[in-house]
Amino acid sequence: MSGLISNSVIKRLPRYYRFLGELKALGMTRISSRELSERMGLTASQIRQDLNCFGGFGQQGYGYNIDILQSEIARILGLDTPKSAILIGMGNLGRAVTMHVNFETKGFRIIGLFDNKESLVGQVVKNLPIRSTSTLDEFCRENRPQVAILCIPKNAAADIAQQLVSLGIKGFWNFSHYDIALNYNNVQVENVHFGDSLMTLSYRLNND
Amino acid sequence: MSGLISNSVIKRLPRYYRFLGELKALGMTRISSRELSERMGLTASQIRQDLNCFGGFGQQGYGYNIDILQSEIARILGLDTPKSAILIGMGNLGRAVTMHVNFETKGFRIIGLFDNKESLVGQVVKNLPIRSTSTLDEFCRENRPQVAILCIPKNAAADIAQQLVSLGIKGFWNFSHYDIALNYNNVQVENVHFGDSLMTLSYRLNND
DNA sequence: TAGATTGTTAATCGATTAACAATC
DNA sequence: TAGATTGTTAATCGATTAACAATC
Repeated sequence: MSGLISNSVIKRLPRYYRFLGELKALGMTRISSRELSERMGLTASQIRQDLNCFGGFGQQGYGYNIDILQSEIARILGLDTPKSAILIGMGNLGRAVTMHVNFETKGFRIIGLFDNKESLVGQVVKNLPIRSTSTLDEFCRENRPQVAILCIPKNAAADIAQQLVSLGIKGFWNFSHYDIALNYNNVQVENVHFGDSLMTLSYRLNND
Repeated sequence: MSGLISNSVIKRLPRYYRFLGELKALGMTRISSRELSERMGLTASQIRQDLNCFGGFGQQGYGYNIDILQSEIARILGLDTPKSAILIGMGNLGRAVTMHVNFETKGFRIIGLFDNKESLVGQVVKNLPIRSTSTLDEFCRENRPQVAILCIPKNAAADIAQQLVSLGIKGFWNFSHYDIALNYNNVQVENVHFGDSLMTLSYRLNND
């Protein structure tokens, strides 16, 4: 187990985690790979293969204990070891992300908000003051954030990414169209591209 | 060409479209699959295979005309045939999506905003009044929107999705955790799950 | 024409599914 | 013990990469 896990498997883990949470909320305590597969629209084989990348969490003749399996997946995902994050760009998008996303339950803790627009500096969002981007160096050297969330336009992203990488940032949650992964190795990047998602939907509406 | 296109190919199309736009902005007029592959971090083979799902857009010995290729991809994605959309749920997220996402350039046109919170009804966002969810039936029968954008909590999503499908909605841009695709066939669903994306990043930070 | 690069077929690689022995 | 269901190996399927003849 736990050699090199494929991307396909990794991307299914959060969904397993969510579904197990729902089953728990329903008061269920155990489930077989077959029943879980029917509820999630997968094959039982795939579920067993996926889970066995990380260990044998089930029991023959019984299935899986929902509570245990969910917390194992939480541990695998690292939800129990919070990573500190800063968010750059407090426009509509950055604001919505800050207020709407439940970081704590997903393994993150926001410790700083930044914007280069002086009129926003000092405003408080989710109990954190918006800081000037000019104080980014100082803040990072003092607080050592591990992750940066980029809610800035593409043209600003290249410079900021460069600066952040040199300040020790290890991962990006990237809402900009700047392709960080193409320009830096050794950092983890997770892109959220609204436009790509919409265009995909457009294609399917036209064709399926 | 154009038999059944795999999901992997479809999901790469928006990225091709974006990169070609950038090359155009750089003043370039032609590009080979090899050079494009280097810029995008793909193989030249894959690019040629992908494009040939839809037709022969290149020319031997020359490569691809950037302008023509981009507009072909735009046509394939359906960006030139705008689909009408309504957005349900004008909290932080719905507001940010409405204001931040450039729907027009992605093949969509927002024609209605809805929320069930009476205090929001009547407010104007992006030149559209927020309407009461109680007027959804009437609005849909009169305006026949094709797509719904769900920015509502999971517990509200099941009922609204049911209502919208029966009102003729053909596609969902789904920000909720309700699994529409699992419950309805014949509708297209594109999910945006912030939480899943964050957890994936958490995993990679812990392991890579 | 010679050089370049596509379109397309064949080979490889990886992911999913099926099957079944192990075992609770 | 008998029945159920896992963990795991083998078979299949699909996607990516390599190769090359066609052709601009």
